[in-house]
Amino acid sequence: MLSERRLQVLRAIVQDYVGTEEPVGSKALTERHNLGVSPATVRNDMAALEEEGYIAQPHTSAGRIPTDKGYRLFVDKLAGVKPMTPPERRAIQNFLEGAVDLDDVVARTVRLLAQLTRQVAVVQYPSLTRSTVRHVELLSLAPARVMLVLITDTGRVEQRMVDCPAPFGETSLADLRARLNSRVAGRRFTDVPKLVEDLPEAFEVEDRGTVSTVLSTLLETLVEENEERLMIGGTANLTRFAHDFPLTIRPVLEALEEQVVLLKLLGEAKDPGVTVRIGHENAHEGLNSTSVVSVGYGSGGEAVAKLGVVGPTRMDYPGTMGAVRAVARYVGQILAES
Amino acid sequence: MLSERRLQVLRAIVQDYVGTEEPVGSKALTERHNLGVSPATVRNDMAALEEEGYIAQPHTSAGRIPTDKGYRLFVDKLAGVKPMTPPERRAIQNFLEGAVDLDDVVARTVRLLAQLTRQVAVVQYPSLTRSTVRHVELLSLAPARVMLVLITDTGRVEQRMVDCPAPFGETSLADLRARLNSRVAGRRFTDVPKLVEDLPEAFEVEDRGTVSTVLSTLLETLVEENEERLMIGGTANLTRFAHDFPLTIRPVLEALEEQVVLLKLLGEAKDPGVTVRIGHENAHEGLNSTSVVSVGYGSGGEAVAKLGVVGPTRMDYPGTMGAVRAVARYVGQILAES
DNA sequence: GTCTGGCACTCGGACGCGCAGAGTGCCAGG
DNA sequence: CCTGGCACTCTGCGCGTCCGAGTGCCAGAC
Repeated sequence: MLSERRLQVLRAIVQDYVGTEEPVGSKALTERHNLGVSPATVRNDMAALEEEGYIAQPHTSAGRIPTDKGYRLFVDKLAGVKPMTPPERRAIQNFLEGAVDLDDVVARTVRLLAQLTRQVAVVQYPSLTRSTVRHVELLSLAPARVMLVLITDTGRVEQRMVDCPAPFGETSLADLRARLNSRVAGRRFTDVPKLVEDLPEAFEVEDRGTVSTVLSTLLETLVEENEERLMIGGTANLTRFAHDFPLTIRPVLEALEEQVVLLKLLGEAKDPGVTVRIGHENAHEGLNSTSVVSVGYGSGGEAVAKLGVVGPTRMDYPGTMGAVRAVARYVGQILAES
Repeated sequence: MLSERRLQVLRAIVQDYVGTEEPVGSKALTERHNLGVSPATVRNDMAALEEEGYIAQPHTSAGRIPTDKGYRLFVDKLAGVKPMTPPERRAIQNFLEGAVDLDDVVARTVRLLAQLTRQVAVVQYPSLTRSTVRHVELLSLAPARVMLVLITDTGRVEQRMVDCPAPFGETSLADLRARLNSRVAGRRFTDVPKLVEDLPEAFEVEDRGTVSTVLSTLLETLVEENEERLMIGGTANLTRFAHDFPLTIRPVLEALEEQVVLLKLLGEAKDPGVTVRIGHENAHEGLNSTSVVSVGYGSGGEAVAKLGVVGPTRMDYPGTMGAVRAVARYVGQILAES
């Protein structure tokens, strides 16, 4: 459709605009990139690109800026992912290795991503759905009160209080604890419900009510905790481009506080690799002038959660994608080790 | 020192400036407040107030705005705390009562504070130092690997992995668990160290190394977790006054991301009641044009953590103080109930 | 003494104007 | 199909002007 040269022109426009943050004209283009043609020719190409909706002019007789569609083409066809340099990789690894627990891993990841990309970083806590159970512990706090503690293979701990319908003896409790663990330890969360459904039958009638209560609390925990948590950082980077988006920064900050919105945002990206959502491709209105670069990460080969950055549509896509991908890879390693 | 009327003039200036966000002149003052004197007289008073450093002019022949010193006097002497209205109180209570666990209480508190004050809200998680131990649990994950789980009276759960110097049997583990709990359950964190110091002596020689390791991990957890966590929200409110602070919003956002800074900020306020730190009274440079209103809250009579808001020095102090105080009170109630 | 009205003065912000520069679209010619 | 040239159109900037709000000060009134 578009000739090779026109694609090159588009690429040059995107690169220059990202660099200078100013609309770019035909003359500047021929000077900074050796396209081998004159400004007039480039003007014709630009007119064609504008016709197709890849670029636009803020006003007559100004340079052109890429549209969302232009960025999309750039990301899909014109630019690769810029890999991190070895020193950068080493720095990432070193920084993440200092983490002491899961919270710390997530916190460090956020800081790292924000620093590397100079944008707002978002990291989702490893999801429970795809995790496995390491251990379930039951503690008797009072005759009819049990505390349920769930420990996952990613190091996450969840606890719930259970009020039992009837007093529950220590021996029954120990019995339940043992049976429960032998069935679910090492298993995936999604498999737990059917693994425990017949468990009450193994107990005396008077204990069955309590056992059922404990089990349903456990199942609730699995579901509830899928309202997954996340951590964000680097919001100060928003001010870097606030000078021309003074009105836009507010809705972005608001969107970032709505965890639900962010989770949906990350969740939408089904691609196994790095996903980029540009401008209006983001469902949420406040994020219509931002792009989201996200990727899944996980302790094994499988993704257990997502992380990414939010920035202006005018961002360095290759570099950002490289940073996001690299960080995800190393976080995965760290999680696998611990 | 300052005559009664001059204080009234200062009060009027602060109120008007907070309302209009514009420097206030003598004429406007006499019109909006019935001071019973003419603008000329007010001008003399303003000159005196400026002489004393309570107000300043942005430039010659503009109205006056309060200085930090002026706000200080206003807060200390001229304004009370504006109590919440009964409907507001009910709304606060209802909103907080829906919380399902500690994280949720803190999250809701942040949202609530941000909404009520229309400013940035900061809530510190209940501190462990003043909490008591509800239960300590030990789980054997491998022959020489133990998981330590600590449960506090505020519902917080901390876990640590312990690598033992020697294999540790289930019976020894149960023994340690029982002894440990009988000594520390219900006790304050600060008392734990001396309560367990002679515990290794009760065990066989070959287990003493492991017992010591477990205990020192427990003590570490107490100390480490005093690097307390906090949650912030309502940063979008910063943009409300960004139009005249476009350069100031960035350092504020940066400061808000530095949890250490915030913790120090909250920690400095020793006053048992609501504490207000105005402008340059805040040690951190990025917060020199903001005020911090904070107060301790706790489940009993005693404060276990702090919460507060960060906003422009030009804020509604009585209203903000009232909201902060009310929220702290109700959070305390909620924590006491759970 | 203290307050008041009057008056001259000083700024900052808004408005209008003109200019320069960058960039465009189009056209005729290679 | 590319190129150089040309007329056109914007925006941004600098400058001068004007207006109004607000001040400080002073002489007179209570």
